[in-house]
Amino acid sequence: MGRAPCCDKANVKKGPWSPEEDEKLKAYIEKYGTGNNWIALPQKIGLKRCGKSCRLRWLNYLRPNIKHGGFSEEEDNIICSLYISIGSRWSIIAAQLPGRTDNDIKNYWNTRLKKKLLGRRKQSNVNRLSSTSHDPKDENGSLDDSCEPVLSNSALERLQLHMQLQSCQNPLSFYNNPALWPKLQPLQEKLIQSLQFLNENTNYTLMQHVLPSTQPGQEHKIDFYEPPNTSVIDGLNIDELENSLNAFNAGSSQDVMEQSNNEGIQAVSTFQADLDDLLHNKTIGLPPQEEDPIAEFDCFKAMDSSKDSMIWWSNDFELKSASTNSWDSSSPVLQSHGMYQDYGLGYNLQ
DNA sequence: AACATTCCCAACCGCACTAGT
DNA sequence: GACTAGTGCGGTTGGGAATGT
Repeated sequence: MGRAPCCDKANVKKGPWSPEEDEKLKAYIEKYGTGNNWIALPQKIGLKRCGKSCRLRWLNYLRPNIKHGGFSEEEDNIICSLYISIGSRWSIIAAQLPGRTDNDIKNYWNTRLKKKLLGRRKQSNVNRLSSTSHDPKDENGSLDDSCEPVLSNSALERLQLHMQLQSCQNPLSFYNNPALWPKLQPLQEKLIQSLQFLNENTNYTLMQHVLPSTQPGQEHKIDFYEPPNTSVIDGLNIDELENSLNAFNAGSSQDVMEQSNNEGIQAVSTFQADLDDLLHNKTIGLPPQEEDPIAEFDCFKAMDSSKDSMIWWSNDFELKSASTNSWDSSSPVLQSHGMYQDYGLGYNLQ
C-alpha cells in the first residue's frame, strides 16, 4: 500500500509554468511568505498547482538571487570535489554554491560536467573494443550488452574519478601523499585497519590488475580484493569487521551533514589541485597523449576493460542499493564483503 | 530541406524523514 | 508508540532546441 498522494492529481495543472502563474506565486510569497504550508498555498493563491510543484518553482526559479548557467571553473571544481567525496548529495553540494539549486547542479553534472570528466561511454567502449577483452563468452573481444556490468552509474563514476586521481602517479598528488589525506575518524581508522587485517591475515587476496596503456611502461594497476574460496576466514572476527563497516557507513551520512554545516568544502579541498588538473586538462606527471580530451584519460579505458573483474561485487552492490544512493547508510550492502574492494580502491592500502 | 539523433533542462514522481497530534 | 501530513531529496522523464546526416 503506497502513501496517499499529496494532492488531487486530477485537478492540478502540470507542465511548464506560465508567466501569470509565476507572477501570482512570486507576489504572494514575497508578501506573505510560504506560511510553512506548501500544500495549502496554491489554493490560497488560486493556482491549480500541486503544493510540491509550487515549492519547486519558487526554490528553483522564482526566489531571489538564483543563478542559472555560466558555471565557473571554481564551481566546477567544487562540484567535482564534493561529488567524489559524498556522491550525488545534490542539496549538500548546492549548499556550498550560493545561488545554485540542487536541480541546477544535478542537471549540470549529468549533462556537461560528467562528460567533461568521464567522457562519453560510447567513446570509451570504442577504446575498449580495441583493447584486450577477458570475457570468455565473446571471442571477438566485443562486449555484449547483456554482459554489461550493472554497477550503478553513480558508483561507477565515482570509482572512475578515484581511478583518475589514483593514476596520476604524481608523488605529490593526493593518493600518494598521506599528508594530504583527510583526517580520519576513529571508525574510519578502524575500517582501514580491518582492511589491512584482511589483506595480511585472511584468504582475501589483494589482487592487482595490470592493464595495458598506450604509453609503454605506464601500465595501470588496479587493486581489488578477491573473495576467499571458502566461507571461513581464519583468525578474523567478521562480525566485528562488519560492525565497523556498518557503523562507519551509518556515521558517514552524519559526517556529510556536519561537513556541510561546519567545514563546508574544506574537508575535500585537498582534492582541488588534482581536480583542477583534470578539469582543465593540465598534465600531472603523465605526458599528454591524445588530442581527444576523453581519450587522454587513459585510466578510464583501463577502468572500462577492468569492469569484468568487478562484476563479482557490483551485482550484489547494485541489487541491494537499488535506486538509493550508493553510500546510503540504510543500504545493507556494506554487509557484503564485496564492499571492501571499494575501500581498497579508494585508500590504496598497499 | 527533411528527417533523425542528441542535448539540455524544467518539471514530475516516489520515497524517506520529520514534526505534530 | 502509532498515525498522518508536510517537506526535502534524488532519480527520472518529456519535450523543445540544437546538431548531424
